[in-house]
Amino acid sequence: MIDLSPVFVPKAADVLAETLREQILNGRLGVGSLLPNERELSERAGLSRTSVREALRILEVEGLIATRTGRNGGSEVVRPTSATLERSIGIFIRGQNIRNQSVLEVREAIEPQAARLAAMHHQADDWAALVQAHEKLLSAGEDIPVFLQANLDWHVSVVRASHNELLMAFIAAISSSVYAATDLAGFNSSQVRREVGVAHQRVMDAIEARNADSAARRMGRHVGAYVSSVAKRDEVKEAA
Amino acid sequence: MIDLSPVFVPKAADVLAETLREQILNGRLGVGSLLPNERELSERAGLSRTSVREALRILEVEGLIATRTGRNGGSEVVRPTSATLERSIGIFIRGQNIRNQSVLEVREAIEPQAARLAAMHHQADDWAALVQAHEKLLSAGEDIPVFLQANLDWHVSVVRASHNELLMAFIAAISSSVYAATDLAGFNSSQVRREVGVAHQRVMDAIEARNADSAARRMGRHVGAYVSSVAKRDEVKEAA
DNA sequence: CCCCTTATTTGGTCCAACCATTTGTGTTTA
DNA sequence: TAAACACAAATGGTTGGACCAAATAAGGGG
Repeated sequence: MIDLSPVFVPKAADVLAETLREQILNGRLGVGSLLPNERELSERAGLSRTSVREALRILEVEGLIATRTGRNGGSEVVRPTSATLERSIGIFIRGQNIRNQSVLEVREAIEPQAARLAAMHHQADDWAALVQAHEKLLSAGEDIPVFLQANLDWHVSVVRASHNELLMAFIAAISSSVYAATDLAGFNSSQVRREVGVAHQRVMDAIEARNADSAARRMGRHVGAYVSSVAKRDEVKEAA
Repeated sequence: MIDLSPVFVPKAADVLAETLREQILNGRLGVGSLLPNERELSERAGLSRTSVREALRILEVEGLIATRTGRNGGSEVVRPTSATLERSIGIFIRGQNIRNQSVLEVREAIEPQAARLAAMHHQADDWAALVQAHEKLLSAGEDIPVFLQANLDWHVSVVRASHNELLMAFIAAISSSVYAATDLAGFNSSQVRREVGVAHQRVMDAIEARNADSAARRMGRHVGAYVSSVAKRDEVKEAA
């Protein structure tokens, strides 16, 4: 008996999608270019319009094309955005029932590195965004939602200042999951909120001084403190 | 004039896909359950079979269902795997022309955290896998491909030992990109290969001793050394 | 010149038929 | 009786053609 693992039988749409995908990722079909309309694609590929449409739908889900109806409509090649990635990661997290603790551990890995890179690479406008988010957070007072939004903005600003698109996408993707699971009660104490402000200030000092190691260390402590406080609360909750 | 941003008009297939997706992620449709066949779905949803099929194709791309033909075939609910995520991340990296440096920076963020968690959570079988990969690497001799494979296995084993599924998926996703860009020439020197072995040993000692901080620090130095050596080589290459 | 109507182009949807694959089932045969 | 075979049934895969809906260009009237 010959060794033969179960063959994958690609469907017509899969093959066409693969062809188009490769040309898009190769740059043969640049961002902004219009694919031929469905009827022409159908003719050129020797497939029914139905199959062509399935292929286009695949590429659309993958974030490689965007389709508009109407005259001058059609399928335009677009750059996959972090929103697409966010979707996939969200589905993965929900589908695999990833524990919130695991998501926080990833955050604990990413944010210090982001702070390090921000210290190394931040530009004037990055710094301005950071300062703005910081001031909003400080002036939030008792308004918890505003505080939380400013907090999120600040963290995102740090990652953005790192100028690392992949880190940015990862944080964007998991921050919605993190936000969905954020226990607002944890920030009810003004003492806690003040501590957050102080920690942010320390991180910003290091970033401004372009001290990469210090920025990473301080951010690590800040995020770590949050994660362990969440872990502690969860333990209490489980015990109850 | 009222303020009205361009409305998103969902297509029939989008709506159906959304409905099914939500039921799958909610757990109403558990992993392993079979969806009704296409003709029945078509009837129940009041849509044509074409639209139903588009919806199913969307879910398939998202990794939520798997479809088989033939009698007793149909669409089965499956758990989204890291392979699906790997696909998305790969498309994102290629589509956005993410620099290799950025990918390495993400690795630099993730692996120390993985080592930390591995020190905290590793089990007997995790340790065995680590030891096996390590021994394979040490005995690779002059066989560079074997060395590289063992190296990759070792790093994956560390992440696996962290028992963090999201970290695992991220590493799996970016390691194929990293591997595709690995400059094999960098490992031609037996000196370099010996150093890698020593670094791995040091990380493993920390993991075995369940010293989380030390494991993270040592892994950080190991990955950091690699990243900066790559950066240096790229500089040279650019200057040339 | 501006606005309204109309025609055209393009994707969206539907239907009905048929093909391909897999598997259950019954029949034949060694 | 048991294995091999042939056929039937169920299910997704594919096709062609028709028509609907939306966007926009083109033309015509004020």
